[in-house]
Amino acid sequence: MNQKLSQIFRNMAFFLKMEGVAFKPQAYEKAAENLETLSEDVGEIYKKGGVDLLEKIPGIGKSMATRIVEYLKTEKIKEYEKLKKKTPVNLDELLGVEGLGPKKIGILYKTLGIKNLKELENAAKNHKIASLSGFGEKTEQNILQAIEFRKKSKGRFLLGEILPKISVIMAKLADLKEVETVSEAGSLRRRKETIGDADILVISSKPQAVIDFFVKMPGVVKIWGKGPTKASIRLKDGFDVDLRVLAKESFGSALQYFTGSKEHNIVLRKIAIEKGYKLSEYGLFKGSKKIAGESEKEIYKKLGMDYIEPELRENQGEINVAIKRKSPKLIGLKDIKGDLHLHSHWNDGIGPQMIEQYIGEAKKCGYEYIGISDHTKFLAIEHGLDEKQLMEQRKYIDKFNKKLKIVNCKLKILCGCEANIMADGSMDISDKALAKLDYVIAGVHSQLKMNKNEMTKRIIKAMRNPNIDIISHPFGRILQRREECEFDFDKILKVAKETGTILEINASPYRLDLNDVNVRKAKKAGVKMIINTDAHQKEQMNLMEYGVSQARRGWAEKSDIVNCHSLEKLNKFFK
DNA sequence: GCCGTTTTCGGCCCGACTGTTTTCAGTCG
Repeated sequence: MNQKLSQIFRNMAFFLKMEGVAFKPQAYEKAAENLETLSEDVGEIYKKGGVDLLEKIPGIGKSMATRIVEYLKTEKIKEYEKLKKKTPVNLDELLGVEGLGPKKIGILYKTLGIKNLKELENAAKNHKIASLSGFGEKTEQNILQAIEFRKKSKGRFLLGEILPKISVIMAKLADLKEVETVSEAGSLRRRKETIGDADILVISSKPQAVIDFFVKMPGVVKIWGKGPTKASIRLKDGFDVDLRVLAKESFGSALQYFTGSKEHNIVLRKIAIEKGYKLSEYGLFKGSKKIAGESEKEIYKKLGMDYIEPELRENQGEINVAIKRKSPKLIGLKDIKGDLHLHSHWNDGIGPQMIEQYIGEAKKCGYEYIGISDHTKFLAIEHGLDEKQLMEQRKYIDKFNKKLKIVNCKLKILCGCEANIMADGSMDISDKALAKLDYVIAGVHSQLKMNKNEMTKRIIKAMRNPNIDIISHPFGRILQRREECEFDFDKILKVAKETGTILEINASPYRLDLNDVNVRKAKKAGVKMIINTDAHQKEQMNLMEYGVSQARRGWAEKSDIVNCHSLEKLNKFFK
């Protein structure tokens, strides 16, 4: 219900902007935003405390509350229906076209009757747009290009695909003699799981030289814009990169500003105003005097709060917590002491070889332990092991550990597995075999489309198995390809807490499962988590940083993540 | 339309760039 209402309020904001109404649109946007992140359903809130309680929701006043009630009762909002009727355009489609906002969409409808993407494309192709007042030849071409891009891509890219490429560009920029500092910014720096476009920030006293280099880099297929301090390009891989160049004295304020999120910044600027300051990318000002700007830390300090880590800057309560000086002490990559989800392809005969490779990587990472967790027999196609093979592996690992001890290597290898949770919640391998392992991961790998109740029961049954310590990639999603499984997460959390079952944060950039929001829920519920890479080759052990980033976005601290602990302490978390 | 230990009325975050304009509106982040 919250999401539906939020969408309606957002659309109403657009319609009001279209008509040139002042300030109301922001009020609707604010309401939409607050509904979106509200943890309790508005229907429940209304049932509990009526209109009065609805008005307690931030951004919801008398008028909004009345509209919410109207929607709850009739599934319609008259005012919204009226606005839609007046301008019957497909907002979703048209707002997705880069360069079109409410005003232009309004004009296109009023003059040419354009309602959707298809009609827009036809009009642009037939050169009907260039002659409209406020439009021109360039706008028409940009519309066509934007439509083309929309068709080709859904507009967002995986963090795991973008980050390595941006790192290369950043290294190139850092090599320029005109460049003093390079930093990522935007959602990339906040480590969101998907990125719309990448933001790079450069400190230089010769911005033009940097901009010129940037737009001429190999791989640039389109220059969206280019000015003295900023430029925006498209790379041949299909994603956009924005570059901003600023002077050194504004580094902190610029980094803060360009890191966002927009919502976080809006609240921050309001706090600045309350204190009699003005905050912009050029600094924190009192009148015309700059009182902070060189570092982010001093800006947050002057605003009377803790420094806020980039991953937290989503206006999800982090500012209030920072003011109260109670910011979480987020985990970091260096806190990770081991990776317990590694596949060795044991039944191919290459197990020993792979385990040695994992050990090599683990040493580089400074780990204290690793855990081998091959699939079990249901997933024969994915090198699933049966009881006998599992016991062979157990013996091998025991022997290997002794060898490591002799050469005085502190690293310890744990022997586990990733058992398959069958449709009825039972395991695909005997409990007798599982009991002999150091730990057991269990995961759902089949019948992912089960209905909500059954799936909830299925996972709960697995968690109640005294041999199961960890549930791997709980939601089973593959980003941009496979939907999440449906189950009652609150119930799962309750049973996880009760049984001491650990939930995995799968670090693969294609999974990131649990995601940031669910990590935070698990933390709140007091459920322990583990960050694993699910590596199938040694290079993938480096993906740990993606898991850590999502854990940080979920406010996770060392105490929430079991593989931040020494082996001795880790063992206590296993059943 | 919302909000308030400066206010129940009068404010609402801020700036860059583009493309259209002859000084600025619209869009974006």
